[in-house]
Amino acid sequence: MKLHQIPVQIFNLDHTLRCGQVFRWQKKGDEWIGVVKNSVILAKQEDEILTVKSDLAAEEIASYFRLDDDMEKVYGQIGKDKLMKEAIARYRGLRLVSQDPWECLISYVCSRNAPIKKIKSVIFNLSKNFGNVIKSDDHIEYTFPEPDVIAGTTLDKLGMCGFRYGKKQAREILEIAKLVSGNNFDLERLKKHSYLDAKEELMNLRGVGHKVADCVLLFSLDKLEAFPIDVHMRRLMRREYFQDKNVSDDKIRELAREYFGKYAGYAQEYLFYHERSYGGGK
DNA sequence: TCCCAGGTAACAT
DNA sequence: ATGTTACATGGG
Repeated sequence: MKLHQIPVQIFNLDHTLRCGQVFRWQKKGDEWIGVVKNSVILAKQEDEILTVKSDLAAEEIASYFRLDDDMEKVYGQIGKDKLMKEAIARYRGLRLVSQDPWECLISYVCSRNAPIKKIKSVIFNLSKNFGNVIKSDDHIEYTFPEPDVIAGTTLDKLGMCGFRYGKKQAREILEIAKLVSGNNFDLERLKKHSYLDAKEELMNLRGVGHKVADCVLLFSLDKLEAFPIDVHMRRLMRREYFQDKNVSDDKIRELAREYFGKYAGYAQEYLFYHERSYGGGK
């Protein structure tokens, strides 16, 4: 394990890992524990120093936390109104992270219409049942299972992970794993496609609709204009930008694209965290 | 008992 | 093209 001391500005580790974009990081004491690129990573922040213990190279860590994103520029673009300015002030330093596309895709397929607690447990079960054990110091973690491992298992074994929609969802995951492991669906290649083209390809997969596609594009394929709309975002957007009218998701996506532009995904993440923390009467 | 949860696909207008 | 419903389940 190497020790990295990385100077950071406009970066907040807690907001970044708590805002809802990742499911597997955990905070123990003042330290966060996660698994990135199949290795354990320990991270903590003190003011403008991010301390990371990991086998990863410094560039890989910087890339994962998107330290090259120009946050002043992002804030200039999305800080369009009072609500956005408040969210930015409150969560200043929240950054998107660059997740592994395969893990991200399966995680969000599992997420549908389920409470976050449930999603976390499903993903933990997948990792524990089908991933590899990795130890570092006194921590035991699991890698996220590779596509060929999922593709090679059975519906019944998959089903024991506790999916929200039982075997229906297990079938979708098995089908996607077979496509990916057989090189009939290349997730990495989608990074080179335009946002809309990549989204269309993702939505050809059974089990992937607008919301999951946008999450994968935003969280793992560098498409910062993606604006995932779930129940929370729908409620917030209707309330704040459509005078409580029950507008369609298409209308909301249209507004997001025109209003927030190429950093709509950052706007979404700040608003999502805000809504989950303070909105909806909670 | 009813409502809700980081939705999607199939079906009905 | 847009609106509605089954799916499946633990917690408030």
